[in-house]
Amino acid sequence: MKEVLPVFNSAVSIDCVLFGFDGGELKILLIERNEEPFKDWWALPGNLIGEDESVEQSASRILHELTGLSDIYMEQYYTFGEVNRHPQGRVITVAYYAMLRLGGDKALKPLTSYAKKAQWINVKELPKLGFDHQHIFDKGLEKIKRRIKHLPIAFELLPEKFTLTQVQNVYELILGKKLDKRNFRKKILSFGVLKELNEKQKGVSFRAATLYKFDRRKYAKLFGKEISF
Amino acid sequence: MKEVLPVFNSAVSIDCVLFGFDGGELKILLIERNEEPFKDWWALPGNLIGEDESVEQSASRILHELTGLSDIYMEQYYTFGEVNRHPQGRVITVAYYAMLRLGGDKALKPLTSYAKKAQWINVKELPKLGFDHQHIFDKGLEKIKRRIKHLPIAFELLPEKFTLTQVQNVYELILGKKLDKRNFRKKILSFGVLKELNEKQKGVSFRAATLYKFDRRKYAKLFGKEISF
DNA sequence: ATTACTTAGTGTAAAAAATACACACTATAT
DNA sequence: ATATAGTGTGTATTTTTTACACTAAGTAAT
Repeated sequence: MKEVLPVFNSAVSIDCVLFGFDGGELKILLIERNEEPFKDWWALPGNLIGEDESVEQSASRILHELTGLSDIYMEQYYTFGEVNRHPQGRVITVAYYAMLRLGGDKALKPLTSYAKKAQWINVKELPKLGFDHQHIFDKGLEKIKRRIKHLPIAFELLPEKFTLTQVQNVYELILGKKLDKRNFRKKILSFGVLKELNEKQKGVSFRAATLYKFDRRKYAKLFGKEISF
Repeated sequence: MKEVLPVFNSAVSIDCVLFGFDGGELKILLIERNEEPFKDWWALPGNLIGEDESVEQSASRILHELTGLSDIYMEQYYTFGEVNRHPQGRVITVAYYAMLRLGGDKALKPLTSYAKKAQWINVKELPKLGFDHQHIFDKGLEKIKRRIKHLPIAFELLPEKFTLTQVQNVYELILGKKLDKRNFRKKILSFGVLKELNEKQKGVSFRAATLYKFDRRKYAKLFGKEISF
């Protein structure tokens, strides 16, 4: 027999701030809604959780439905629970940020029906968002600004092989400020989690930079000693 | 007309890790449950949210019911959403840590019926807890270990007037390690958010220490420049 | 093949912050 | 007066952070 208590007292949803870096700009994936409320508005991708999935599984599922990809890096960062944040009733939403390597032109899979389309949009040029999604985004950006100083999340935005300049670009975009090239390289190499490859950047019309990759094994080994950028 | 969508899909609760410092030890307030499930077990104080209160209001209410006090310092830190974390059904819980000045022997208010009693228990000697509350506690402690390095939360645990040794005790208990006295004092005074009082500790049988208080105005002014302990 | 262009890659000195470390002072109790 | 227990203080060393500018390498255009 399935017990009946405790009684459901809310709808719970997930909203995702999915970041992508296309080589020049920091973007997030927004959807244009096809349903009330906020029909035709832009919004963060999100959905109600299923009754048989954990909050985390739900976030994974939503990202999968949106992109067709699994194993997208994501972390929960806050739960928004104002009574009237959803015009149709009580919805508490658990927010995740997520990060994706762009460029391999990942065609987005057909979207779930509540969205007309999805589009990568520069975080500096966000349209007006439905619900309290601007606020959710702001908190998410704030969160990764903090976390990028301690955690190697920048590499989740970069292709497997990347140049140090690309890493620096990601840091500068997230932190919103310029960094000194020499100091940045010194610091990021000093952690010993980047592996220099015997390979150069291709297809550029200037001196090709050395490629590196993030060494997850070494990072795991050093994990106790926390990274501080 | 009240719309009916979206439909409730979960129970949502709040759980609180309420920290207290009694001069020597770091404690949390646990309750002994009077109801199934986990009747007679120790657990974190918590409850279902009301349908007309925000998540934050709900946490405030729970702390108020438990202690009779308002304006307890608290912060949300994580939402636990495993499907089977509650044996009687789907309950997603939003966790808060909170901090309270002890010592002024705050008699705890009569508890809500689901608890037999509440008791302050040393974090180093926690009993077995019901649900996934040990895990929730562990994450909470981890969180404040991080946050105490950036935010002035130690002062929430201390009386209005305190000695530098008391501050150091709080830091040592939360961080779980000894700190150098001279370096600690140098550092904590360098932020300029403590105000030295013309007043000494009383009732001790040795040289009385100078009392200080936390200057919230100055802290607010310097807020951009983040504190780093 | 020369030149122009664009980004890659590198070192050092100065300043600031973190660390390690030990003893005299003072209030009380006996 | 003396024993006791916690208060309060300074300096030298090491480490980390910051500021700063030029040469090297590859491509493209002529």
